[in-house]
Amino acid sequence: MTAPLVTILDDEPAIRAMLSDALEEAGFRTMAFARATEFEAALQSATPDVCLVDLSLPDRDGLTLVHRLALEQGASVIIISGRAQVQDRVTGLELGADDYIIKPFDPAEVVARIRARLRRDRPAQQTAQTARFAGWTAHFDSYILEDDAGRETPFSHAEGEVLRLFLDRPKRLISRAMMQESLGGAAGESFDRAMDVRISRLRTKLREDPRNPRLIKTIYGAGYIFLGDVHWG
Amino acid sequence: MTAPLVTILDDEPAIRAMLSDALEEAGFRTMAFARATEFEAALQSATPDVCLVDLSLPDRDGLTLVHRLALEQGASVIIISGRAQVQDRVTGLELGADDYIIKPFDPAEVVARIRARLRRDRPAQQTAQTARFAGWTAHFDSYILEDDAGRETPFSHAEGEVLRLFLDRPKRLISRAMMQESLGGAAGESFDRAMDVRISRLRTKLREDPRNPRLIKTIYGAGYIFLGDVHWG
DNA sequence: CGCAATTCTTACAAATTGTAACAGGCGCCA
DNA sequence: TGGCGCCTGTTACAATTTGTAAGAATTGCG
Repeated sequence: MTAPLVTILDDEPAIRAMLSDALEEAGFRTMAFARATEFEAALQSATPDVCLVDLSLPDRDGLTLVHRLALEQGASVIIISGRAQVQDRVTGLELGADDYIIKPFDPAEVVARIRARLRRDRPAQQTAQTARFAGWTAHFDSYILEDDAGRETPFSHAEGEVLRLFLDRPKRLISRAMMQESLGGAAGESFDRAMDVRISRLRTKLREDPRNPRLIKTIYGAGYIFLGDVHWG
Repeated sequence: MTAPLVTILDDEPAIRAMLSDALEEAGFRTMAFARATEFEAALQSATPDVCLVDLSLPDRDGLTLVHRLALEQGASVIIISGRAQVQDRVTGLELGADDYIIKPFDPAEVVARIRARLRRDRPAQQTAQTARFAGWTAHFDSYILEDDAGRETPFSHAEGEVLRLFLDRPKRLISRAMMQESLGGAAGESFDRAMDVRISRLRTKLREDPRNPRLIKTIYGAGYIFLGDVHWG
């Protein structure tokens, strides 16, 4: 599966450069244009997944372009504009834009908003569903735990919830209270006992030595801590 | 087609009132809640098209709720928050939100952004009648499933409904509630048993190994997930 | 070492899901 | 009209997952 293609249409070279860098850093393919005519010519041969469009273009009315893009191409359109009035945003969105970002902006937010768009269009590109750690690879979409030798062990939904919690916060203390909060158990119940069992079962699948757990360590009276370097992706 | 349902989750009565008014003015059906628990209870019987969620809730961590919503319900999630930092916005979007609006906001913009979401969701893939996935080709116009060798298996209307639902949302958890909503069965009936049977029959036609299904996986207590890359057209 | 609090594990019960078998309904055709 | 075949939902029972309870093991502290 090739990386999603994001086009950038902005007349300021500095903005184009900043966006290109940030987006390629984030793993997207990019094409940048300064003028609407160039951009439209490129559309003949390439099909972008997301189009970033600055409204203040020298050679064409940006809103019309957005309207055509949204209608004819199936791509998501994100407007980037210096015009901050609510009315500008509303008309931009009504004309078919999927999002509207105001200058000045932070590239990280642009990346996050692009990902949010893609998640809908292209679910395969979803937020990381695979994590590697300590000789294991966890596949959260297929609920499978794979060891270095390629041997697979399925894990259940409940076990996955716990595992994901740990993998999201490696090397940090996770209190029982936070776990209950995160895993949906209403506080005060006897749900905390169930939590123990979940962790016990997860430890078994990770082939932890009960006497000397290396990955999921118990902090008596406080909670748990997950040791091990986690690489998402 | 009934008006889209928008839920509002915010602990400030003034905000709830303002949003309800604006949204109903715009032609949406609305349901407003002050607490996450009430909201979650309502989800049992209704399936919103768009969920507006304030992050600063009294009784639950808003981000966790957003994550669960985006994952389990298919609804679009729009965060409304007083926290204006870029980092807040990025994590909110990464956790599955489709948009992030900062307080104070203009109701007109909220309406425009909701419309932008719905525009994408509704006419998803009306035109495409053929999908390829995992060595199969599904022809929805002729109700035929074709394998790589060209061998054909007919499938029924009911089976096609389920298959299309999966093919429209590959690699994402599909809750039983959403299925019932999509497939027209009113909630609470014994229809949920029928859905199991539909899926069972579909699995048989896809020649799934009952012990180890590779395409349609069951998530105990949560729903189903369809693995496999889908190409429409 | 003794004791209490906390956590782990095992066994069991409850809830959820899979699937085979059965029955009603509908269309088709002689 | 009656019979046949196909589709679909219902029921019943098996298999799986998950929570609960209870006793065993561990930890902290004097």
